[in-house]
Order: sequence, then C-alpha cells, then structure tokens
Amino acid sequence: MLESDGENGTVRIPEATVLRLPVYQRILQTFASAGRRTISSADLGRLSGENAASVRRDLSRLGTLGTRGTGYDVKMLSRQIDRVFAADSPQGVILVGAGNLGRALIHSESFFGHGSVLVGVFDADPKVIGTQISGHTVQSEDELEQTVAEHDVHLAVLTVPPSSAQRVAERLVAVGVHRLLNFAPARLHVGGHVTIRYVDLSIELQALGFYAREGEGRAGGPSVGTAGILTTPSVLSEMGTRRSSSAR
Amino acid sequence: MLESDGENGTVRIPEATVLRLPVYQRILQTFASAGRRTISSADLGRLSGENAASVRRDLSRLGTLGTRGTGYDVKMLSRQIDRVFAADSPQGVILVGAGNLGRALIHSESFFGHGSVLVGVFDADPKVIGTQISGHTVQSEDELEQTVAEHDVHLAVLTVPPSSAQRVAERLVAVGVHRLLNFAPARLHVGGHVTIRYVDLSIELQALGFYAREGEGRAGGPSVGTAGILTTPSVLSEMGTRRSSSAR
DNA sequence: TAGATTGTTAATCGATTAACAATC
DNA sequence: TAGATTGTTAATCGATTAACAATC
Repeated sequence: MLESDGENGTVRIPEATVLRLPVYQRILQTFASAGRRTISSADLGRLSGENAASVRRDLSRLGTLGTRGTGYDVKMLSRQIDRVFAADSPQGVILVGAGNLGRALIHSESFFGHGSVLVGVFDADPKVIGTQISGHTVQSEDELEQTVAEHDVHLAVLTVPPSSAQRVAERLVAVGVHRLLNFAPARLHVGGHVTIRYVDLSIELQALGFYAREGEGRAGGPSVGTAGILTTPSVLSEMGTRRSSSAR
Repeated sequence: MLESDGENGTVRIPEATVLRLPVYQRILQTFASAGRRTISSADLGRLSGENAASVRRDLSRLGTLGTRGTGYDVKMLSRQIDRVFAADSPQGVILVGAGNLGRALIHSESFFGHGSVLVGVFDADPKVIGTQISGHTVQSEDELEQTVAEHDVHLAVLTVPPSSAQRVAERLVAVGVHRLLNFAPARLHVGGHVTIRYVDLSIELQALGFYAREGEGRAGGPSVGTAGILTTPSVLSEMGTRRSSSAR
C-alpha cells in the first residue's frame, strides 16, 4: 500500500530516506551479482550501517515490497528504487566549471548515470573552451542558453570558483535552470523558487577533525545518509560467504 | 557561560551546529575584509540561509559571545570559531588515492587548511608514485606506516576506487588511523572505534534529481548544513551595501 | 528612555528505533 | 506448526524555530 499524503496524491519520501536509498541500491546490486535472490532488512542494515527498523521504514515508503518470513526480492527492490529516481528516463544535466573538481566528476563512473545524463560542460576560460573531457567538448558560457533549451535542462552542477558562483548561479536561474548542486564554498542568493543543494567538501573534513579532537568518537547514527558519521563498534560480517542471513 | 554537559566537562556541540559553523566563518571573513565590525544573527541568518534563532542557538554553544542590542563582534566571533576547529594547531592528514578526485582536493585552496595539514599522498599505481602533485610527492602505500607514525596522523581522506576502499580502510585502521573521510561509493566495515564520514557525490545529485521530479521544491531548511537543500523564495539583499542591518 | 538584538525557553517538527502483531 | 521476518506503532531523541524577557 503506497503512502500518499503528498499534495497531489504522490508518495512523500523524507529527505533522510532519499539519501539512503542509493546506498541500499548499491548493496542490492552486489547481492544481485552474487546471485542472491532475497535480502533481509537485517542484512541491508548491517551492510549500510543503518538500523534494521530504519531500513524497513525506508523501504515501506516505496510500497509493500517485502515478504514476511523471507525478506525482500533483490531484483524487484532494486527496480523499485530505480523507479523512485526515474533511472529509466534520465534528465539532462549541465556542469559549469571544468576545473579539477569538475573534471573529476565528469570522469567519475558513478557521478552521472543514476537518473541524470551530462549534456553539456561549460567554462569561462578560453584556453579550456573547445577541449574535450571524457567525450564532452567544453563550451563557452555564451552557449548556455542554447544547450539548456535544446536539452530541456533543469539541473546544473556548479564547480566554479567561489568568486564566480553567484554570477553563474544567477545566469543559470535566468535561463530557467532551477535546481543547482553547488560545490563552490559559497552560499548562493537567487530569486524565484530555486532548489540549491550545497556540497562543501572542506566542511566535511573540518567536521571530522572536530570530532577527532573531541575524542568522543561521536556516533549519533549516520545522520543524513550521505555525509553521516558512523562509528563502527565491531567488525561486520560480510555477505557473500554468509549462508542465509541471521549472522551475529 | 559555556555549556558543559560533556562527560569531561567539555562543550558539547551538536553535529548540525558543527556543520554550520564553517559557513558562518566564511561570512564573517567577508564581513571582516569589508571592514565591518559587528554582525547580527539576522544578517548571519540571511547570508547563510538559516533562521536567525538557529544562528543564535548555534553561536550560544560556543559561549556568550554577542552583545544585546549590538550583535556579534566579527573578529572575535571568527576567532572563537577557529578555536573550535583548532585552526591554530592543525592536525596531520593523509590522502590515499591520487586519482581525479584526490588531485582536485589536493589542488583545492579551501579543502585543507582549516585545522588540517596534508602531510602525505599515497597511491597504488606505480606510474603515479613518485610524481608531484601540488608540491606533494606521491608515495607508495608501503610507506603509509612510516608517514603515519612520523606525523602522528589520525585522519585520512579516501579517494580510492570503491573496489579498493575496504582494503585500504583496513590497512589504515591497522596503522592507527581512526578517522576516515571516505569519498568512495562504498560502505566500510572495520573493527574498533573508527569514525567514518561518508561523502557520496552521486547521491547528492540523485537526491536533487529526485526533488526535481517531485516538483515539490522541497525546502525543509538546509537540513545538515553542508548538504542541505535550500529553496530561496526571494532575492536576498547582499551585505556590503547595506548600512547597519535590519533590512526586511 | 527607546530601539535593537541577544540568549533561552518552550513548542513543534522530523527522524530514529525498540517492540510486536501480522503473516509468510 | 515453528521460525523468520516484515510493516507499523509508539516512544524517544534531536533539531528547528517562534516568542520574549534580559540587556546593551
């Protein structure tokens, strides 16, 4: 039974769950390649570092997918998570800023491809414009408008220097791009209903350094999936060798 | 008055606050270079995308730093945040995995330097070992132990491929490194009391894509600082030009 | 004194998780 | 039937924020 309290009757999935689903997805893929048919919430929890109850609660948002006494069908669950992220009808994404980080993301095998396709790479530096990065020709920012319109782009990844971030963001918003993943260490202030997601790598390091000094080992659970702190109190038995599940 | 409920009488700063302090810090530095002496929680809130009450609550964790009716002294507050992250006595950090992402972080001006110093770069590829990256000679993993001991390293950044992440993590833990910032899209399972922070860039993009499709614009506040989703409903007046503060 | 702004309280909201009935 | 495991409830915990007394 699908939960449906969204305004339009759609499923409402909490942020924390959205950030964990891809983690489960990767575990499912490992299980699938290992030929495993089913997986329990206990196993998913162990391997993802989450509480088994959290896993079940997360998955129950997608519908009634499990079978009591048996667990979840690996392939079916994987397909359901793909469906949530619309992995079959990927959206066009552009990346602005072909510096070191931008290049790293473009080259990365895992960054794009889970519901997104890179359809354009832009940079302001004339020396970089026209060069190829992983099959993408770096374009001038003057071509932003055209590419955005052509591919109906709504999402942009910002890997520009912090000093240009605000200017570029404004330009993107003006062109109709209203979802930004901003890697520049700068807060963006743009009008309209624009959703901005900030990823600030130096803050992650600072936070870890803070807890190092506190000497606390602060677990507190893996807070918001992605960037959670997780203290592992014991060696976790790896799947694969395990028979059915209930290992300690 | 310092809050002190930590076991040993030290200040207990919540995770969410730790992730926002560096954001405030950057705003303070901008204010300082602009010659501004004080800043209000309202301004800090506007510029960081947080609620003013949240800002005050965050800052109150560090002590009683503000002056009623006036605001916070920019330089003093900046120093206090530096103190929290021990920016004056930086800790040695090593980076393992000199691929695209690793290089991007090493080259980044903002990644290291806020309480951390890069003291070693490692890679498994013989073609990369011995080369220089931003003044650091890439070392073989065989030299891990020596460097860790020499610089008393407790923190490592993992930018290895996901397939090597587990192996490298085990090796680091064995050598006594018990804080890991893991960029590999893989959950790590290690024994002992190791604090692991996960940064999974593809998940950030997937999450943004999810909300794009939901069409919800889902604000919900910038959840966990760093990686929060922030929907900007209106153009925010930028500081600098503003006189004292109370705009809006 | 009047205006501004902090620090803190209390209400609210959202996320986590133990517990257990339902059920394969 | 007995064992396993889900889906969901209810308790708990932590984070956000409106409101306001304190005070510069």
